[in-house]
Amino acid sequence: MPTTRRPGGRTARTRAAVLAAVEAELLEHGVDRLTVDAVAERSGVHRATVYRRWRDVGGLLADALVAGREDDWRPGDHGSLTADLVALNREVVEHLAGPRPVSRALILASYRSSAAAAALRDFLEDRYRRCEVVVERAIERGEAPAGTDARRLLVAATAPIYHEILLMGRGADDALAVRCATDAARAAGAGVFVGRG
Amino acid sequence: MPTTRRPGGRTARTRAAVLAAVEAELLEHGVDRLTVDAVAERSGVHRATVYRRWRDVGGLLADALVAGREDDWRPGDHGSLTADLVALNREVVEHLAGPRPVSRALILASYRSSAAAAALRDFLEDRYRRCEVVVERAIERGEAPAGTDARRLLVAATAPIYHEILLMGRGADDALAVRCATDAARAAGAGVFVGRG
DNA sequence: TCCTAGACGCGACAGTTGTCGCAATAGGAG
DNA sequence: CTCCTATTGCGACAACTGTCGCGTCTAGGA
Repeated sequence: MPTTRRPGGRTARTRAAVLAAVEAELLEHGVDRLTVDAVAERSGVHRATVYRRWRDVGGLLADALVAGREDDWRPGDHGSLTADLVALNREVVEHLAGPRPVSRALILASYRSSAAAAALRDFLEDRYRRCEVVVERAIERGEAPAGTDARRLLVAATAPIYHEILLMGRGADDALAVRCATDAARAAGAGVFVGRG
Repeated sequence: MPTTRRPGGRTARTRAAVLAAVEAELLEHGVDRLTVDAVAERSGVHRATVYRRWRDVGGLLADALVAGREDDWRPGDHGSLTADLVALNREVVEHLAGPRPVSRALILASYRSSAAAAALRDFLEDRYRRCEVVVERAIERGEAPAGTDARRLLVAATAPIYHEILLMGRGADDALAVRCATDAARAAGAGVFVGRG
């Protein structure tokens, strides 16, 4: 993450140029072939400068993804807990195995880059926090008992998706998203995620 | 995976030397610093040969782990579904965040090496198949209804562990293992994993 | 307007990854 | 034992990753 001790004209210009180059490289060569050298050359910024400010590819990726993320995202209301979780799981599947697997790239980078790891953590934490409203609505509807731990329920719904796609090498699978969502919703209805944090 | 078109003396010798070197490097420098060059130099086999036969570090890792895996592993019987799942989750935690995170290394390598990805898939598939007996015992004890999908239950129990440790960067956490196991066991008891494969 | 510290350009350096062509060698079939 | 060829050794090559020192520029405050 670049420091902001001197946010002035040139510094801002180089940052914009580099991030634009990252974007272009991602579009052109895909996320797996993103390289510091290519970004430096395309942006016209010197290699050493990129290394100094972003440290590695993970830093570039993290900065680009954080800069480009939509801050107004909210989970939709689809009328039932199951439907809400299905919608969330479909988003996860798309982020992991869709045509532009940004989450997959960030996860990959997180193994070698502390900046990417931190960005990934922040992103997921933020998402789970925003999704708490889904659980609140479910409790209001009577689909889950009061005291249901939102975070635990949400992880139970999404974690198997990560497991199957990242670890077991399964491709985009809509049935998987539906099944994991319904299982988690049923477990929540049975009061599995109440108490004992 | 090396071909066996010529399993004769020299080929077998180089393979043994390389795998021994992998073992030694793993013990000496840990799994994160395993490098093709070091393995080649230690084994006395030329770099190019190692690259030709194993393709990359992931290939080495996969071959070494497949060669060295214990074929007699079985899940223990701890008297209850919850206890059985807790024991399994503790093993997962150790493999991921323990002093010798072999699973973590294999997962890391699987992102860049098809051989490692295949080995990881095989390993997990094999593990889940062996663990089906845990679910069978639970059904016999009346802890879960007949028709409970073993694979789904097992993934529900372990996937959150992978999620928290690999993605959220959490360290070895015994409470996490216990919580995920009890949640999954309670869900199974409520009949969540029955039917609709 | 001037001064300074932070940011950048430049080139060199060392290390790792992975590939290639060619020559030498050693299994295994006959 | 002889021949054929799969396998290996060898060295060169290209690309990427990070780092370093040094000189230059420029933004932002006095």
